[in-house]
Amino acid sequence: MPKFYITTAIHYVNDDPHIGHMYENIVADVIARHRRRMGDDVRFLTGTDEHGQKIERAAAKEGIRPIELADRVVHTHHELWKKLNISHDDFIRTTEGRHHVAVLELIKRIQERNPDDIYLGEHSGWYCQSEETFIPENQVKDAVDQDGHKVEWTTERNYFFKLSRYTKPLLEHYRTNPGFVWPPTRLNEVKTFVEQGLRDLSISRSSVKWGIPFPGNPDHVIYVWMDALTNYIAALGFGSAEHAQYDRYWPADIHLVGKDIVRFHAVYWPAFLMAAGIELPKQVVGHGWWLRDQVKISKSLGNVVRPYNIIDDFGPDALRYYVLREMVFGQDQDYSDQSLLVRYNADLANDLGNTLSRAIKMSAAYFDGKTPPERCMVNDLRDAAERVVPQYLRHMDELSFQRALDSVWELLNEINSYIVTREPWKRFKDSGANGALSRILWDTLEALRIVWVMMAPFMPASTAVALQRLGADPGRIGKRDMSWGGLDAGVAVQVADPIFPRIDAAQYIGEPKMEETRPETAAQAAPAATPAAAETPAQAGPPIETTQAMPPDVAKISIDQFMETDLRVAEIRAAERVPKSKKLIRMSVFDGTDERTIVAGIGTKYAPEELVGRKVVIVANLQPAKLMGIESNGMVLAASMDGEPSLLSVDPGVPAGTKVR
RNA sequence: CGCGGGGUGGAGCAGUCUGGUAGCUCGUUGGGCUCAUAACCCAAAGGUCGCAGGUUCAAAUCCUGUCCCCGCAACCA
Repeated sequence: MPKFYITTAIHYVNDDPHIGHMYENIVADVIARHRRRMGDDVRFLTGTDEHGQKIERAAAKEGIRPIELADRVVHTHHELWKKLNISHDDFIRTTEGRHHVAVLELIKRIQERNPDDIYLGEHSGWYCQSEETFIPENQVKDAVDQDGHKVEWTTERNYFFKLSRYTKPLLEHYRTNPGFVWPPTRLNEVKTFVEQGLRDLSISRSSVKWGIPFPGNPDHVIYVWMDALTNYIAALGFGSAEHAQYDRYWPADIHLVGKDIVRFHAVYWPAFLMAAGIELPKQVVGHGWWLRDQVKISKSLGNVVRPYNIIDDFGPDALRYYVLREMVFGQDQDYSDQSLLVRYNADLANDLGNTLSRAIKMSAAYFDGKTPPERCMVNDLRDAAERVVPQYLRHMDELSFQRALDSVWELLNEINSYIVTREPWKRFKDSGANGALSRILWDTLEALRIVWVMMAPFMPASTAVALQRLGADPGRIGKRDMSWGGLDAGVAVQVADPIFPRIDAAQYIGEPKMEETRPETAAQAAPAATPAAAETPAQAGPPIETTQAMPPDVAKISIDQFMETDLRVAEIRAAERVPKSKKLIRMSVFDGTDERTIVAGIGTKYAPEELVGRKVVIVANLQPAKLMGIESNGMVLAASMDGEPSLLSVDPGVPAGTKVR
């Protein structure tokens, strides 16, 4: 029996799971379920990344230990995966003993095999906080790297991995294994990145405590990638006495990750493994991101997005279906309630669910609550099924889920068409439950059975129900169950309420629920959180709602506190747009004594020309800040209406420098 | 020249790698059916595939140039 090992990225525990995490795990689950029923010996791993400074800080803020914070967030992950029917075989946390063992073993093997590959060094360079890595000099400009992240010139004394040594071997690997990264465009990106030359990678930190102590130097903890990536082998027992699973399942067949961290999986990880003399994973698959409604979110428009209610409102299968049907795998996709509802009603309620209902009700009504007594082995539906199933399987193999589902719907449409053309209701009226009617309805049910077998990886729960109702065995969803003839004649069917009751779109969208007062939350649904992606300030635990919780009542301040703010009238002497910025305007203002530079984000509303000569109110004693590299000394006050600024102005007669209070 | 994605019938999207009748879903219009979740079936209307050049017997697809959108990042100090 062939083995199949699939992993998701481990999710960083600074946040509860969002639609990006969900998507990744759903996709992995669909693949895993499909491989299982095709006969593979599947191992499906997901988990959490729990180390690092952000967790350390977030926990400290709450006055709890990092592990307590992690425990809490991990709990919500477990809950969600359970709700979504994610069928992972294992869940690894980087704080577990088995993970530590594996990380240490990996380092040990590298040290034994390539003693020079890990060295203690002092390193100065452009360090990118959010990427947690040094950035090659040729990629840094104005203290900003290619991805626009801020970088700082930093000197550090810590352990390094000689990544630079693996430039050629990696390129060679990409050349001989063009399928190593999917989709191909991502491979190109990775290649380009490597071709620019690789810098050695810092793999330890002395400033952080929350991590795995570096072997032989407990002042350091192992940092990020050397730690996190190892989870994929740690979960299999790598480095422990019980390594049977490692022997069985490694190398991984698919590392499923967000497109943003493909690079780390396709560069760092294989380099580590090469250094340690371990076989490389077969494929890194990068999926796209879910974006937010392109339409502006607004209560009055009634288009509030509520991904977290979907499961409750529609059931897990509807969400699973939606994300796989709507997204071209590998690309970005916009999420919206509208499209979800359309999909739900048009595809699930009207087609998939309704067809099941009508077929079962007829069969039950005409044949005494059972599947028809006479089967039929030569007919149009069988032809259709035999045309569609191979297509479907091919698409599944190519990870083209959207097309695979299209194929299923092709058969579904054939079924509806078949029913209408044969008019079973008329036949029953005319000549009763005869052999012809039996065959027609049996065909219909049998084709539906195959439809549902194809749906099994996508909608495991609904498939079980549907097969049951059809009088088929819910457990029989394997490859051979996709061939014609699997449904017994004369077995009981179940007439029941619709699997996917229609939902009134206007009503659903028009009636936001209480817990939906978290307008922007889902907006952050983009990438799966992983070490690299975890850039948002760590928010401790409670659900995502807290991120967006209503602002607390602004605390009252004393008059003295207010007086600390030096507000003055100032005259704008010159103004110009900051090149390449969207809304920044750089102004030279006269505050009564000096001219100073102030940069303000008012360019969407005001043209520089109309600003010159205006008297405005400024905060004069604000700490300087750099905006797009320009130092801004102060702040121009403006009312803000949905981001549209409206400058505060005073009567023209008021001289610059006048105090405002 | 920051990184990336995209411009295809009214809307949302496939198709572009591997040139050869432009496809899907929703919507619209007309008809059919009444078993089914006001669901289903059939048919029709609707596109110079952003623009301009080029390669080719043939271009949505390849090449060059160009315009425009969006996301990320850098900015509402």
